[in-house]
Amino acid sequence: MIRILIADDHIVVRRGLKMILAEGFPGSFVEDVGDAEDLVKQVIKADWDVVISDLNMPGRSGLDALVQIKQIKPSLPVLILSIHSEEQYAIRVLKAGASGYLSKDTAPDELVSAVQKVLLGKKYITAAVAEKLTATFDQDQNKALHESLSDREFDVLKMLASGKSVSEIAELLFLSVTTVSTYRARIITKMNLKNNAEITLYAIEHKLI
Amino acid sequence: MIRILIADDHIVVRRGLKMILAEGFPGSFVEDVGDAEDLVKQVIKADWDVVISDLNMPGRSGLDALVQIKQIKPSLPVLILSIHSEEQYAIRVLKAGASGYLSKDTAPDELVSAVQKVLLGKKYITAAVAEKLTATFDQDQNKALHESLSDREFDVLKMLASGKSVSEIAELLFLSVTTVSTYRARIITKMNLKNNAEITLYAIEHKLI
DNA sequence: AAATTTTGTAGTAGTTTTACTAATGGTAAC
DNA sequence: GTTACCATTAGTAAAACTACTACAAAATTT
Repeated sequence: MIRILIADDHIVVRRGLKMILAEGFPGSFVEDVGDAEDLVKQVIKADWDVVISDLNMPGRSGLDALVQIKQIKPSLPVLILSIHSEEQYAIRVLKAGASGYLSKDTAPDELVSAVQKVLLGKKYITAAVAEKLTATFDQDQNKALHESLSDREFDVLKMLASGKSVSEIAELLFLSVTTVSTYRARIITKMNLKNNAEITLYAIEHKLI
Repeated sequence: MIRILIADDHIVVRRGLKMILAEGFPGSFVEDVGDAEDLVKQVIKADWDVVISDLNMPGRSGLDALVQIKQIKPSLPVLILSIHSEEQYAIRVLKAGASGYLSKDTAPDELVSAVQKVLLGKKYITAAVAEKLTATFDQDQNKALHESLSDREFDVLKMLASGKSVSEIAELLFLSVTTVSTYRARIITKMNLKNNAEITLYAIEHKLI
């Protein structure tokens, strides 16, 4: 019997996923959690065949949880779902150990076959992501400024861009204020920006928020 | 028999909503569409008791579709769902004629009672939105928010929006830093904003910079 | 395998910003 | 002509933030 664990902060999405998976995997056991913390707890507590997780969750981000999960159970396949279409996050996520990256408007059939594939220990990569992958090999030159950011820096970038203050971010990520401030400083250096307003503008322009 | 029309670009979300509504309204007829265009077409073609629509859809935005629907069938109640939590959009959406505004992580029960309420021709408004509403109640509805600012405040608004810091502005205008900070505080109060990022967003949206 | 760079993290001390409060003058109403 | 509001301005003290620095762990390069 296949045991599937779902993580998403929106109930509606959890319901939808449960339904799709129940149809695609009759007799499977599907459980769901609403935040990254519970996700990690659940991974520690019970055995699962596959985890399907959202990327944007309150508190510790999904990326964070992913890294943790991979430390705890390196062989447990994790499929990442996101509202954002492939482009921005896919590579970051795959590097962190995910078995695949899907957008939330993926067709149910595709979701099911993605799960089937990762259950076999393979990676599931869409054509669009594959293209992006080869593209990053080809031209290092042409890559967006924000791709030089580390995961942590990228997290902070998004939060700053959407109006969170340094201390709010520190609280959300359970970090010291100075740490977050350091990330901010690195973001500004790496990306040649000046201040939060420019960060916001950049993020809007590149559809990161 | 209740006829419900759902619009959301994510299949997963459509499934989840369908399930929740099927449970909450046994025997109802629920149909779904994936973009704003189909939504409007469907509204023209058939009769519905209520529309539940996402705000962020590809192509014409949900807000756009909402306005159109209200022109075609002014009495058809429309509930707007959004990933964004109440704050930002609620008022804009209600002004455009929606019967209610819900975040996607709303509990299923709440969604069901919201639908029940709007089916009766009433509006469904959460406490958070209500508060926000009363805050803007006094404000002249037709005037842009920024027109309630004094000249000085408006100057500062533009400068903040384009990324100047409080102290830079103080220097440029030969004012004390605290003075500028006071203007900023008043801008934020008067316009119901939260921080500089929101100021920037507002200014871009209204082409003030 | 060793050397170097990047990443994640944070403390100290100094800088900037804010919240609160309040004076002054202008103008609209009563 | 006094009351009342509001724009403009700022000081004080507290809160938030940043620059600089540091260091271990991980990744990358040589």
